[in-house]
This record gives sequence, C-alpha cells and structure tokens, in this order.
Amino acid sequence: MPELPEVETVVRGLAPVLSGRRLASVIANRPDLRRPIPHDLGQRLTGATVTAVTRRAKYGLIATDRDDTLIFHLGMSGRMRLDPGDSGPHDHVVFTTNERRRIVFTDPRRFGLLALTLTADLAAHPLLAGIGPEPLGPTFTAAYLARRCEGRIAPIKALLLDQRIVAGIGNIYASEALHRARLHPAREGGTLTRIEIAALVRALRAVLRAAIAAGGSSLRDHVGVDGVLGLFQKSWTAYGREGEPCACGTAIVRSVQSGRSSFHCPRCQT
DNA sequence: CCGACAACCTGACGGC
DNA sequence: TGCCGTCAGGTTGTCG
Repeated sequence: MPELPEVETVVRGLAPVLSGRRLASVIANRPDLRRPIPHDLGQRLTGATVTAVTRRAKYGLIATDRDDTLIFHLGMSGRMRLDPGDSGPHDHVVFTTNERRRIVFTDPRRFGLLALTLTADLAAHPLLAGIGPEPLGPTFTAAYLARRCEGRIAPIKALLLDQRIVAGIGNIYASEALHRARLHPAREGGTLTRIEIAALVRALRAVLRAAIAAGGSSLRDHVGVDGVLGLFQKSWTAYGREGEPCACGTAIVRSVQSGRSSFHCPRCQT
C-alpha cells in the first residue's frame, strides 16, 4: 500500500503515538526483509526516545534522541499496525512504547525494509542520497521538471516513476496525475511543452494532496495505523478503471508499460 | 541512456 | 472443492 500519500498517512498515524515516547522494546521476529534487518536494531532503539516521525519519498523516518534514525519502507504489502487485536506469521518487527502501545510492522511479501543510520548521515544514506525533490515541496517546479525531461525519449510515465527525478510517485498516482493533466502515459518526456509540464506539476500536487486528505488509497489492505481504510481509491479517475468511462464518456484503456499496468483515456490524453 | 524483463515473496481472485 | 494462471501499491539488477 505504499506510495507517498499512503506513507504520509502512516507517518501521521505514528507520530502522535511515538513522538516524545521512549521505546521500551524493539523486537525483530526474523533476520531479513528485502535486506537484512539491522542486527543491532533492538540494542540501538531500546531505551531511546523518539524525537520525530517524518517521511522522505516513500520512506518513513523515525528519529531518536540517541542520534539514530530508523528508515522504513513498506514495499508492496507492508503495514504499520497500532495495537493490533490479532497476530500473524508476517508480523516481522514489534515496537513497544513506554506507554505500552504496540506498533507492529507486518509485511507478507517482505519487499519492505528497515535500516538504521546516524541522523547526521541521513541525507547521505544510500537509500536516500539519490532521490529527487519532494513533489509537494518548493523545489519541485515546472522549470525543474522540464530540465529533467529535456532530451529524454523515455515515456513520461516511466520518468515519473523514477525516484531520482521526483520522490514518492508510484504506479497509481503516476496514472492519476497524467490523466488529470491530459497527457498520454507513453509520451516521450522530451516532447512535452512547457505548458504541459506545468500542468503535470499542478496535477501531481493536486492528486497527492487530495489523496493525503483522504488517508491514501486502499487496494486490499488497510492504510492507516489504526486500521482505517484510505478512501482515495474511490476518487481514482483512471487507475484500475479499465473499460469504465472517463468523464468524457470514453472507456479507460489498460496497457502495459515497462511491465506495469497503465491506465489512460484514449480521447482526453494526448 | 534506453526499455524490456526477471527476480525478490505471498495472497487474492477468476476460470475451469 | 481444488488447482492453476494472473495480477498486485516497489526496487534493483541484467541484458541487448
């Protein structure tokens, strides 16, 4: 469940439970996810007080007063569950606070990851160092995106999915933003006009903001740490709507680009 | 630089 | 009911 709006929803759910609280225990139930879970995870985090819970791209960041930052990524199926009433075979890491709140990292497919770094080294961490600007931040401008698209023959959808160009966009919101901006997902990046780029930047921001306000999108999993489903999938205008009508009445078409489903309106998007 | 593809894993779903 | 193929929100590496 994890593109930028879903991770933002998780971070906002975790912050009030973790910020200013001491971690009473941090227990990993298995040694690895997509990569090894840091062997000193429990040792470095237990007893530490959380100073901030934030997000960069699709990564959640939990900083402590011991100058460590825990980096987490939810992969495809990862969730952070708050005080879950049940447990299962995919509950990989359990955090318990001094207030006895339990946060369980659950991830059936194990495409997620946990990493630890000194907070001072966070920006230089290999997972984060090459990542592009936040799409809701001040440096993600039409001028910037135009420069990154210049001369590129790759499809614009592929460029949007490239985390080095812009952070946090995934398959759903790439399709949604392109639909909103009336741009065909297969358009070569370098052929976009300045007007089109500006529309795309506005569309990305609008879609992401609306999705965050709705608590993200839920396919089959819960999004919020409290188990509350995100609602934004009800607002999808293109993604997952093959054969259903666009606002213009034309049926949405599904295609495959670089091995991933793409959805667009053949009439509106050019 | 480019795109296609496979790999990493499990689960859900539709068709037969 | 069960088996099988297909698909899924991501990332990373290889190959041509």
